[in-house]
Amino acid sequence: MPEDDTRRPGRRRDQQAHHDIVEATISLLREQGYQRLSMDAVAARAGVAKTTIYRWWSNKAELVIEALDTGINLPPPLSTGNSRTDVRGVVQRIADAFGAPPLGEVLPALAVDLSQDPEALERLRVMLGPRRAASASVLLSAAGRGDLPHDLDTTVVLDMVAGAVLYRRLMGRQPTPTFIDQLTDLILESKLPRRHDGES
Amino acid sequence: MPEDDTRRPGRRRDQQAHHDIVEATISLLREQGYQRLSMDAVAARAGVAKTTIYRWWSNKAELVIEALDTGINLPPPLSTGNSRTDVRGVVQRIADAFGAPPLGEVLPALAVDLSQDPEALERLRVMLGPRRAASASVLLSAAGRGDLPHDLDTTVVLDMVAGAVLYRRLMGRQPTPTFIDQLTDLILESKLPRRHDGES
Amino acid sequence: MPEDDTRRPGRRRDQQAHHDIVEATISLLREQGYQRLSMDAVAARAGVAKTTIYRWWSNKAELVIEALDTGINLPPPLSTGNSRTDVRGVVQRIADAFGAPPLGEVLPALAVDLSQDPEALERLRVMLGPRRAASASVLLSAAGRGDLPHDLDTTVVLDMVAGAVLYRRLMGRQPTPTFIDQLTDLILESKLPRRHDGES
Amino acid sequence: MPEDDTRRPGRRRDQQAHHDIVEATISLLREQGYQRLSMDAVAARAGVAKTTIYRWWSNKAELVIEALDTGINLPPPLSTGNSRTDVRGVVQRIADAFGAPPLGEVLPALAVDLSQDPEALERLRVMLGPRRAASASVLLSAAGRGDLPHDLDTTVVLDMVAGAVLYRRLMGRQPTPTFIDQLTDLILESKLPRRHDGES
DNA sequence: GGTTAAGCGAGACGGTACGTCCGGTCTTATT
DNA sequence: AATAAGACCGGACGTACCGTCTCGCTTAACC
Repeated sequence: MPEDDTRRPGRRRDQQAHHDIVEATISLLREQGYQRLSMDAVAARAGVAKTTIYRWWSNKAELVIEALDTGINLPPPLSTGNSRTDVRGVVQRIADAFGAPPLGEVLPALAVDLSQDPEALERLRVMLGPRRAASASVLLSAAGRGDLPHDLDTTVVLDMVAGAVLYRRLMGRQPTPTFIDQLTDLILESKLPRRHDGES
Repeated sequence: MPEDDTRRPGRRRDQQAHHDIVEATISLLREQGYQRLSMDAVAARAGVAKTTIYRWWSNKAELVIEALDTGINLPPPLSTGNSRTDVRGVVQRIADAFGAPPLGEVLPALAVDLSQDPEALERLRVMLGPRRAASASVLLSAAGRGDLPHDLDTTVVLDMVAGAVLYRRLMGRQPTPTFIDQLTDLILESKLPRRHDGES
Repeated sequence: MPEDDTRRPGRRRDQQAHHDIVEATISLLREQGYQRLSMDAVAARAGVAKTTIYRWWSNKAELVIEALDTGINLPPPLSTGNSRTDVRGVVQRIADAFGAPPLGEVLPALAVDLSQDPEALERLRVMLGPRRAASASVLLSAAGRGDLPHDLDTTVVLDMVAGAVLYRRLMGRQPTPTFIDQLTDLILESKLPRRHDGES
Repeated sequence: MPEDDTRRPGRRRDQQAHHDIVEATISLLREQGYQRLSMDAVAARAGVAKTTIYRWWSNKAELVIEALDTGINLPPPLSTGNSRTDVRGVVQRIADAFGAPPLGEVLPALAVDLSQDPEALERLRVMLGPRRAASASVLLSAAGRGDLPHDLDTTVVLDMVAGAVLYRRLMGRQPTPTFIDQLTDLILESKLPRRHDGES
């Protein structure tokens, strides 16, 4: 059900240019992060005029949201039936996403840039939605098996995991395997984290 | 014990100017947030030359770190002996700090700005240290009473709480009382969060 | 013969802005001289962004060279056929140019600013060229009538007159009518200057 | 006769520091010219506090005037009795002074800097006075021998020579031997300059 | 021999201008 | 109508110098 098939005169949107812009944005985000990404650089790398970018995206943040949507290639979380494996997979997946260069650096910068723009923030949430839903469904499967509360509030759990990982990252620390284990234990067995020797 | 009583020749640092700069920074942070804060505006409000600011702080981020250190006036967390009250107080205190205008907006923006500068990030962590230590000690008191594991890893718990609150804030949502309850329950009774009607 | 009719895409240079910038520069030069002229003031008066100025002129000196070129409105020297009248006119014209506020103050300051930049100095000389040529041709006409040597080196004569006027001006003295007479006599009748009572 | 021998208590002026400041100024003027000369650099090279400089000289220009006074080591013009030799010597001396790095660059820049300060300009003229007087006396000797007008206005002649040399220098051209000959001929034999092949 | 006043080194400070960077808008010719 | 090219506005950045100021120390005349 195409949302608009009224054919108007004029040149159609250049799909190649659109694709090149997004790809240029993704690669520049990886290389330089959000803040150092300049619209001129995107245009130059994409071989496109800046006007073209602003015709389709209202500003840098909107462009980056779409670039992230395209560029995040998280493998879907597995639901093997083994709750421990599955939950740990979910936590690991979040840590991978928020702990590594593309998202881990870009998402906070982007959110900060958007802090005065509720509508754009909403679009960002919508963009992230499906990935969260995939994680949530794995948790709910484990709940269905009785390994987690049947009415688990997945929103809070996911916020907690994502927040913890992101906070460490913001503060310049990487999420360690131990950290991932601790969060997994907390969710799965309600075991609060204990001190580990040799942890910084 | 004065840290430095070697009197060097030369005019002393103007304490009034120093104080005015920090105060101007604090008030402008409250009014406009980190990103819109300009060094020119700080200089103008403090009645000080811009060069004076740059003599003591190498850039905006360094200035803001000190301003936050001065401007954060969190009441110390109470240790009443009632573990539930105390833990909830700690969570509430973190939520207040990271959920309200000064810190909640400034800290992420600041951390983002500093993401390429490990030394400055370290200074930021050092600045936050004492406040974290106060919260940690309340948790350890509860542990001493047997209400929490005796070898609790407070670092992870605090990162988790701070991260969860901050993540919600970054995504444009305020930490609700329910959310605070959920985190408290998780810490104190290892009760994973359940769904609540009417929550978004 | 249009110098460039290769029509390239892109917005054309804003002639109005260009004109306004030069006019603002001229008026500010008259009011405040070269040294006190600030690029911010030019931008403000022209109603233009500072970046627009720097896009077309690499620095203050380049802008001023063009402003002078536009702003110097010397009447062309007359060639009446009376050599005395004509030569005196040339000397007077040089004295007017270098003795009065716009050029007299700006040219030395400009040249001083450019002393390390041979290319810019060359542009300055090129800019002044046509006016010198007009003066030279009057001298050559007088030479054609036999009132000056047929192979007169006008370059040296003009440098001498301009230099003498400018030097007095630099040292804070105005070129007097007597001074102009003396230079005229020197050129025309090879009469070296004699002392005049009442001269300072 | 000392102008003030009322001995008051207090430390006397440090002659060593005074000397070092002037020497530092001279050497920095040679290396970098007037405009790039910074008071901080003078203080650093002289091993002196900036305060000390400003105690004795009210600003950069005043300091430079004194430095020039000390640093200009023109050999006095010779009066051999041969008028041609003597006059050419005077012209050459002026060309040497105003054509070479120290004065040639500094004097115009200094004069430009002082253009709004008649009193300082007067001090500059006074400083230059003795050197001009020496040149004038050579010219007057030639006049005494009947080789120049007996009531020659040396002021105008010297202004003319100095101006011509300085103007060329300002415009980026060096005074050539030919140029010096031409000026000498003009003064001595009232021969206006002729064109020379190969001159630019 | 202590008092007093000036010189001095060190360096912080106010102020002005500089030239640059980048986000986002606007204009023009081309496709 | 969409695009390439690129000029434009506006705001902030961090730097460089000038000349002033404030300290504490040093020096030397004076009582």
